[in-house]
Amino acid sequence: MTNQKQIASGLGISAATVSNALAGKGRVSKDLADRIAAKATELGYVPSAAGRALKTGRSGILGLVMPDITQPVFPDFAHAVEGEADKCGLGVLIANSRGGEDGQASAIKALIQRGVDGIIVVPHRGTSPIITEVPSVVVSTPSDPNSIVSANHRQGGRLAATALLELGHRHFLLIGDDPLSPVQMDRIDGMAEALTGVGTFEIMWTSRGFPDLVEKHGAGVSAILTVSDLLALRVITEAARLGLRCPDAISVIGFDDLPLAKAVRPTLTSIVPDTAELSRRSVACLNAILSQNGQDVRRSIVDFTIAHRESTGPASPLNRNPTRRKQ
Amino acid sequence: MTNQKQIASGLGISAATVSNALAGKGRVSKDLADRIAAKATELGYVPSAAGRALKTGRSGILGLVMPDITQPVFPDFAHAVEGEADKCGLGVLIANSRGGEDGQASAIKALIQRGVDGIIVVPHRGTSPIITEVPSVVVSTPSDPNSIVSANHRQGGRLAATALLELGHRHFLLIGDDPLSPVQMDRIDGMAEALTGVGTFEIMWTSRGFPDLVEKHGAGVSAILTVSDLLALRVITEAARLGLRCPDAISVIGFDDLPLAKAVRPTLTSIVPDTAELSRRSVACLNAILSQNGQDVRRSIVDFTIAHRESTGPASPLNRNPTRRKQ
DNA sequence: ATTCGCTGATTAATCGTTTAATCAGTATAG
DNA sequence: CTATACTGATTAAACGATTAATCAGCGAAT
Repeated sequence: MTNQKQIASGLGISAATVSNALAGKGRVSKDLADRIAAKATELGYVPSAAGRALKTGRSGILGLVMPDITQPVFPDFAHAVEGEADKCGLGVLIANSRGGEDGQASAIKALIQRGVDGIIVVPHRGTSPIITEVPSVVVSTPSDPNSIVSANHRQGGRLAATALLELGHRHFLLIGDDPLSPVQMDRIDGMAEALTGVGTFEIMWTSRGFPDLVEKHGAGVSAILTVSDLLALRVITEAARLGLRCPDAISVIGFDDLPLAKAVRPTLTSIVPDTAELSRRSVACLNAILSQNGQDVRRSIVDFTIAHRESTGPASPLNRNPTRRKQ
Repeated sequence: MTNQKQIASGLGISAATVSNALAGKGRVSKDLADRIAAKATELGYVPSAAGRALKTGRSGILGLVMPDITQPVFPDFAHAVEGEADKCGLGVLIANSRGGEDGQASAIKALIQRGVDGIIVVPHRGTSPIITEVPSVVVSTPSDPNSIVSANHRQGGRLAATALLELGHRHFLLIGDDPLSPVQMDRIDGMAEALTGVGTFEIMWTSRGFPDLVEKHGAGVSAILTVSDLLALRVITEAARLGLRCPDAISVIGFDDLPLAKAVRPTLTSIVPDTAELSRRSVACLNAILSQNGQDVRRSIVDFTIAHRESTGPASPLNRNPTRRKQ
């Protein structure tokens, strides 16, 4: 590996001048700077990250802690974070907080030991880690007071509900996997909030068994809101099996806009997270803390949008007669 | 940040002894070593990665280059690599080779500039990058001569085909998205290889339009092999729409065993990649090159397995009469 | 009694970069 | 003609850890 000293001796100058020329700092004549640059490329010079980090105290690397990169959405977020970091000249070191809270803590510790300049952490299941060693940005839900950048799950839930209300639906089934998940709970809450007083609804959790779709449909349910695309997929295909046509008999809406939403027939209407924006703000926030005073770290909340597809349609006239009706 | 010198002065000893004690090298009395360890934890000492890297020439970090972490399978691989690397005390720096071959090259360059000790690269679309600056392991298909660790896509294709042959099917439809993808081509080739002489089959690519399932079924096709779970999902749901019951009328098999395979009804039989083994060998191989002589870098090929689920079933007696029959 | 061997510690150099301080010229102004 | 300002470069210290070389002390062997 070639270093600055070798470039310097090759040109009969001092190493400091090489450093200054390459960094564009200090005072170096245009002519010499050009010759240094030429020599550097000639020798295939690659600056030593370690040497620079040691002197400057900055590694140019930020850590990303996530519960499980395997789960949907997380890969997209990781990808987007990497892209944003790259724009800022930063690298991304990934760490999985395998198995709960202590795994999360050790993942954070490992990143700090590796010398990251800051950490972006998507906390595990309702935990809210506080990192003192390096600047950090917590990406969670608005209900977490420590969360700096939040995905507005409640708003996403409201969005799903209002979309179906506008299609004329009045009797709903809300399905989640696990009531212990804060994210799912927020989404369900948002749905319920938008529906209250305008339509009737029931909340069910698959952890206590899968709903009888035929029975629910018979009872007047014309739309099903789920907390995830995977769950929506299950509903759609289960319904098809039972002879309930989607969206004719029932409308179904998912969450997260996974690739499967476009692959399934009917294609799945889904609530889509703005991972690009989430990552942008996370990195920007961390970068602001790192590069300058970094006092203006305001919390921000990112809304979901909706992708209308085939799985949602207008309510049939039969179902339009609600128990209670919005004026 | 506390450093070794501070620990040393706090105990009235030299910094070298602190380094030796903490590393367990050199000669340090048991008693003093304990006191040093105590002082280190007391002061919350975290060794400087930069300082160590500068002296040793090793960062303890390896780079992972992938075409698109958003695509299925890649996140699992990244996750598994991170886990394996962690076991070896290594960190993982991710880099996306956005947009083709030059993006890949610049991603590799960026990793090298960050001082990674080695690189694991999943090459972009049929490319086969050669990295000279640091040790590297290429994870690709067996058909790539540069590939060190390979996923046996042909074998996976054969596995899918034989599974359906064993269920009595003889007339097949093979569906891919894109004939330009080496991975998809390998999978299709494997299927065709296992089917040749034993059953009849037709290969179709959705880039030239989606097949008419009713027509194919009418022509005797009882089983459909796809190159991905997303495609299989499309087939299953399209079939359901057209009144073709799965697996009664047609059996469908997917590839990659995505989460959706368990969510869809009927659940999807899928060819599952052994990402754990792939990552294990990749990291082990790189680690071998790094830690020792590293001469025994043998190429290795990892087989797929199959997850039998509801989307595949025995061929109906009607379809058991083949054009050509084995034996 | 001198040497040898061993233990337990220290000294000092080194890794590659950055940067404040310094310095030799040269041009400009008073 | 000298004080001043500025340019373009050099010197040297520093970052924090590692490690080969060295050294002091002590018990045992020659």
